Amino acid sequence: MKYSQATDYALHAMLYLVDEAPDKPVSVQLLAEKLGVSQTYLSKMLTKLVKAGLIHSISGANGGYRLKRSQEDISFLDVIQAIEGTASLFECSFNHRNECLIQQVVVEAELQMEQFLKSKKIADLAKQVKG
Amino acid sequence: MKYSQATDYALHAMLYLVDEAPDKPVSVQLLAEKLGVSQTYLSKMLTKLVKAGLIHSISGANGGYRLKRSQEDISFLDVIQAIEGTASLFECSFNHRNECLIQQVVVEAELQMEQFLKSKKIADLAKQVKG
DNA sequence: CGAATACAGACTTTATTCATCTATAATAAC
DNA sequence: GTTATTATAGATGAATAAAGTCTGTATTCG
Repeated sequence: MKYSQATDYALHAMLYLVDEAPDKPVSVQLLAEKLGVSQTYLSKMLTKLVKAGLIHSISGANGGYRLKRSQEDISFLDVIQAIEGTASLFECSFNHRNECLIQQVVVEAELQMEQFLKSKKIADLAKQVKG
Repeated sequence: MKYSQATDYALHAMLYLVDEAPDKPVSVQLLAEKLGVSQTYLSKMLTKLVKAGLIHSISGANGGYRLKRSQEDISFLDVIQAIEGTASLFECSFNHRNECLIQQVVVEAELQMEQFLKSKKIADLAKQVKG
């Protein structure tokens, strides 16, 4: 089990936006260059981030991607779930009478992780980079 | 990102062993029947559990799988890592100067989950089933 | 208009998961 | 010691998902 590389790209792209370009839009071209990733592939992730409401896109010349106002509140969990989806990482495939006790434990464990990822904001890291 | 079905099978197999047959060995055939899974596939997972030191295997007639002595101490994490491996679920693919701050956060989050899974023992569930 | 940008969908390639089959090794029962 | 019963190992195949490319369309600035 592993997070997809897409999540890795998305997190780094977000950190770049928060860190170096919080106001003016950045094109996929530039972002892809900075990260050393292909434009077309990166754009898929950015589109997901737009749909998740984390960033804003501007079409046309001088367009690109810009953070939403609420930058300070964007958490790791927001970015990860935008890319990976929100489905539980464990799904019991058996037919128990009631709920599966095993699943309950694993899901609760997952919540521990999510709670932590929710408390960590991308902006915190940006500060750390600069400081 | 999802845990493999193999993990699901392994956890249920372990619960069965703890719950209904803590002393005498159970064959793959019976286990597979109980779980409604193919023998050959299930046996791969059981072999992994053996190599991880969680259960004991006995060849030959009337053989099968039996729990190790330390049954009370077998945690969810033990079983999951026996199947999924112990690699981190996030691996930054970029070349930073030092460590990747993003990776540090995600790995720390993962530790939160693992700590929880380590504290939950299979035997606790067995009690819950019976009680 | 024309260039620069994002967006969407089809498509390909590669990797992983899921599963089966076959053969080998170990051991208990007879 | 032979036979039946069990686990183990490895090769193989099918299905699914991840990673990445290509092409075309829509939007907007100059």
